[in-house]
Order: sequence, then C-alpha cells, then structure tokens
Amino acid sequence: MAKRGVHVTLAEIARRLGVSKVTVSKALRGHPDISPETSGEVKRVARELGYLPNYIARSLSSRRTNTIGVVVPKIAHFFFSSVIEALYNSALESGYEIVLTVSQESAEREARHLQSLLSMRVDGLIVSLSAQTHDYAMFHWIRELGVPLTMMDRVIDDDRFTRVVVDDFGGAFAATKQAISVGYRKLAHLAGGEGTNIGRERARGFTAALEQYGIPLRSEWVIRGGFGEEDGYRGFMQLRESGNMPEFLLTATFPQALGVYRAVAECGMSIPADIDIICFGNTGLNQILPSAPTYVEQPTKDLGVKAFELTLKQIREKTEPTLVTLPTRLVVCQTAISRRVAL
Amino acid sequence: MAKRGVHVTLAEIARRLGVSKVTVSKALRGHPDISPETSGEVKRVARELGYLPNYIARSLSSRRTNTIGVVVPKIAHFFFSSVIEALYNSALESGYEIVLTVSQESAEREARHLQSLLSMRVDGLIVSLSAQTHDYAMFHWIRELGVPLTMMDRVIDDDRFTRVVVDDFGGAFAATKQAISVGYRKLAHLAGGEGTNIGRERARGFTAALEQYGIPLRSEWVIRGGFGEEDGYRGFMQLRESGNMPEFLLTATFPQALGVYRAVAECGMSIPADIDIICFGNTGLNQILPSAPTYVEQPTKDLGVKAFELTLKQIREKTEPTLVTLPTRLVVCQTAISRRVAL
DNA sequence: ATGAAAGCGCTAACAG
DNA sequence: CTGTTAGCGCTTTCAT
Repeated sequence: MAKRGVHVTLAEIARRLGVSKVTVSKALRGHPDISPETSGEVKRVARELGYLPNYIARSLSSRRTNTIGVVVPKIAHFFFSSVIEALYNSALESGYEIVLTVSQESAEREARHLQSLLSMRVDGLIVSLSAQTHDYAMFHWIRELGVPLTMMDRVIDDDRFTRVVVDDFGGAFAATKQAISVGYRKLAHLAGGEGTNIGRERARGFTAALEQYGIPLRSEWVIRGGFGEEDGYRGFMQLRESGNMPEFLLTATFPQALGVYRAVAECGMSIPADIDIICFGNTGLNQILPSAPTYVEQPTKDLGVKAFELTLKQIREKTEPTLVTLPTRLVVCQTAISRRVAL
Repeated sequence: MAKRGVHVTLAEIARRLGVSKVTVSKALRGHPDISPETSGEVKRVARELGYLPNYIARSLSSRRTNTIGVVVPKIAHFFFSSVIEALYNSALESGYEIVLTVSQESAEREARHLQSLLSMRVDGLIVSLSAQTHDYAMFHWIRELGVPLTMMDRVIDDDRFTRVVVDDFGGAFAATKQAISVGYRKLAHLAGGEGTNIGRERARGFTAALEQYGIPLRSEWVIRGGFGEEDGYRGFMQLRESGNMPEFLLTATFPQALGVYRAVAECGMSIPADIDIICFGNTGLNQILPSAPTYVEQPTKDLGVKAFELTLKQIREKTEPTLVTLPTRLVVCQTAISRRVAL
C-alpha cells in the first residue's frame, strides 16, 4: 500500500504530478503564483494521499510556529480554567495552537516551562505568575530577547511588561464597603500571598475601605497565606482559635471561600449566622452554595481574550508595553443584606 | 551586543570553541562520546550565551517531538480539568510536553484539532470524544497510520483501540441500588447522550438495577439530552411539567446535577424533600452543596495517569490495544439515607 | 506561472 | 573521543 497521511511529503505529491516541490508548496498554501488548474490538481492529489503538512519542517523554514505558549499556576480551578477556555477560543479563531503548561504555583516549574516553551520557539508567551515567583530575572531576559510576552492577572508591576489585570483594588474596596454599609464593623480579610499583585491590591482595597469609614484595622484580622482551599480552611481556624471572631470575612479567592465553608461546617457554625462572607470569583456554583454569598465578579473571558489579543499584536508589530485593567463588578446576593434587614 | 538566548545556535558555540557542531550537540545532550573537559567547556559557553536548543530543528532531524496531543470536549468542568491536571503531572515526570486542544463538544472542531496535532507530528494522541462525534473514520485512519492513540473516558467501543474508562455501568448500578435500598420506588435518570459509551453504560446500569429489584422502567423517566448544566435544568423542568414527579433522580454528570439544583430552587422546591438525587462526579463542592448529595466517585487522577502511561507504552514499543476499566466508588452522603430514616 | 538552489538548526550514521 | 557527510521537509529568494 502506498504511503499515506503523516508519511506523505511535498516531494511525493510533486513527483506524482511531475511538478516541483515549490509549486506544490505554493498551491497548498493558496499562493497567487499558481494557476487555478495546477492548484486544483495539487489539492486533489494531496487529499487523495491524505497529505498532512509537516508543521515542524514548515516552522524551521519559516521561523514561525503559529503557537502561543501559556504558563498558569493552576488548572483545576474555575478562575483559570475559564480564562484558559477563552484563550483557546481566541487561538482557534486566529489559527494559533496553544501549548499550555502548569506551574502548580512553583517558581521552579514555571522557569522550566518557560525554557521549554522558548526552546519550542513559540511565537509568543502568556504568563500568569506562580505565587512563589519572586525572582523576575527570567522575565526581563525574555523581554530583552524580544519574545512577545503578555502577563495576565498575576503580573509583575513593571511598566516594561505588557499586562492584563482585573481591578482588584476596586473589587475589594466595593466588597468591603458593601459589608460596612449593611452594618458590619468587625471585618477580616484572608489576604493570601502579598508577594503577588493580586494579594497586595485586594488587601489595599480592603484597608482603604476600612479607612474611609473610620473603622480601625486590626492586624490579626488580616491573615496571610496562600490562595488555596487549605489556606481558607486554616485561615478560618486561626480566627476561631484566637477567640476573637469577626462578623465578616473577605476572601481573596473562591477556593479560600470553599475552605472557609468547610471549616465553618466542621465547627458546627453557619454562614451567615455566625460569620458572613464575600469572595472573589464566581464559579457558577455561588448560586447553589448554602446562602449564596455575595461575590466580586472577575471578567475571566475578557482576561483571556485580551491577553491573546495583546500577544498577537506584539507578534504582528512592534508595540509599546501596555497595561489593561478590566473592571470587576460586585454581585450582591441575599446573604449580607438579608441578615441585616432581619435584625 | 552578542547574540543571546533564542538566537544562539550550535554552530555559534562550536565556532567559539573551535570544535564541530556535532561535538557541541553531543556534549549538550550528555552523550558519552565526549570527554568531561570538552563537555564542561561546551556547557559553560552554552550557559554564558543563554543557549536554548531549537526543539523544532531537533524534532525535524530526530523525528520525535517529545510532545503528546490531547483532545478533550471541555476544560472548565471539574472532571476534565482534574484529568488534565493529572496528564500534565505525568507529562512533566516523563519529560513530555502536552499540546492540549478543546473540542467544545463539536465533532468538527475535534477533527480540526486532530489534523493540527498530526501536522505538528505529536508522538502520541490522547482523546476524549465530543458528544457529537458519530463518524469514527478519522480515528480508524489514525490507527492505520500507526500513530499511538489512547481513548479516554469517552471512547469508541472497539477492541482495536487502546482505551481507559471508568466503570460507568457499575457506578450507575450501585447508585440506583442504593436509592432502591433506602426505599425509593419512583426512580428517574438524566441519561445525557446515548451516542456515547458513558451515556449508554450509565443508562444500562440504571435499568439493570431496576430490573434486578423488579421495579418497572418508565420510559418518560429516562430523559435524554446532553451532559451540560442546561441539560440538567431542562431535564428537571420536563419532569415537572409532566406532572408526574419521581422521588429520585440519577444524573449522568455533575454539571447536570447543578442544573437540577438550579431548577429545583427556581420551582421553590428542595432537595431531598421534594426529590432526591445522586450524581456522577465529585467536584470537592459536593460537601458544601445544600444537603450534600451522594455521588459516584470517578477516579480522575487515575484516568489521566493511566491514559498517559498507555500512550507512552505505545510510543516506546509496539503494543496490542488494551482496555483498562477503572473502578468507581459510591460515596454515600447523608441525604438519601437520612430522609428515609426519618420517615 | 513555474522551478532551481539554498538553507532553517539540528541529529544520525559512519569514519577517522 | 572527535569530525565529516547527509539529510529531516519545508519555505524563500531569485531566475526563467
């Protein structure tokens, strides 16, 4: 049986038609050089043989891979999987393939992945920093190499990088303000890591709101840690053991909130009776959680779409680094308000 | 300034050291041919120049890409994101890169992605079928081409393919049996698509359990549709409009169950007072849902790990197609039982 | 409109 | 141990 599919080359098609490789190459890519007849013939034979262009060879020769490398900290987490889905949709539209890698919040893995992606000669990079990344040398190096790079959500606060972020400060501020407006005065915040821009900004928003309303900030009510479920669990337990419980808790992420829910249930307490909560992020499950919590909606789709767009722009033309800040929106569910109304 | 990073080639390093490209190539890959001294020198210069091997060129020459192509129907869905995370961990361990693509349950997108991945000359493929895929010609073609292929979870029931699945029949059977054992007699099933193996097997398990306990199967209580949240919502509404409500509902997926929860809440009804539920899949959120539902636990990590392992095996040696079935486990939460106990 | 020549950066024999 | 010779399959000039 004849060669087929993955084993067919341009040369083979050329041989069969008695034309040159160049003609076949051009015909297949719809180059205007080739006459419609020849072009048709070439395409027919290619189809018959199940020809699959070898992108590896094409890339080596053309110096483009039509590929975007992505590094994210997590994947089984609604926020990221939703952003990633948006990235994939954008990529499909523009004919790019995505090589996704996951750092698992490890700076070392992140660096390894970046190296791999550079070695794969991706045309551009989209990165959301791991919570452990404190050494930015590699990113500056990438920048100097001139490889298009877009930082997304978890970014380096440096104008020399192209970034897309959400309005973390505004979101945290609005959430805290909402809590205050319904009457809470004892407010705590699960801040997550302050080594990241999102941790810092959300904490800033929280404290700024307290300040504006003249509520003193109690340092033991701003709990540091990570962004995961365990961190939420630990954070709540820590509050409880201190014997000094706040009325309200702003969590920096949705996973944290889940941990809080679990901890609260374990303690035989309940939300919002014993403690009320507002979290960042909406998993579509918020509506179903016992006493749906108010949350800060993050524009995950837009993040993905914008990040891809900025990357493509950098690939196509020389552009200045930009910062895009997407708005957040406070989605008020019954809990916080209803409780106070009842009082 | 000198060339750096992505612009440095083997030839450049060779030139600087006055050796040949081959020596550099071998030294960098730790080939035993090269003396420790030379090797050290080469590595030093490579590091100094920030040399990044060009995987494209390497792949073209070596005819391996160290890359596995993956096609899944969805990504922002706990089941898949969890499987995918496992795939990524396996890949990292074995030094493979993953090119993930998402079919969005569309057969057409799936086919496009498969073509791209083949053109990228991935060393192997892992595929979970879209719900719309009914034409299997492409998969047989891939099989004949000899490209290592593993089907995962949503597979073609054909012994010529290597597959990893979970014990859908057993899971559905156990769930239904549990419902019967606590006293329910009016049982319904949200079957999802029966064009897929998982839809068929789960429905089979449901009916087999009814049969074993002599409970007549009511066809209007086996509702077809898709596997999504909307399908769950619609399914419940359909049951409700029929005016003939079952006491119990087995859903084929977790998203479906979410839809049911939403519908139930909208109708001012509640779970399990008005209808009890068991679902496939556990998102870690089950514990938090109002009245934690009993669920069929799917071994997502194992699915990913096994799928990767089978693919690697096919790459490394000629192997016969195999079918691996991973066990499911019924995790009984309070709902179903507690209600009956209270009666 | 078509083709010949050259080369992308690397690895795989094989020879020294 | 080190180097030479040949490509891998494709695109890119540049002729014709």
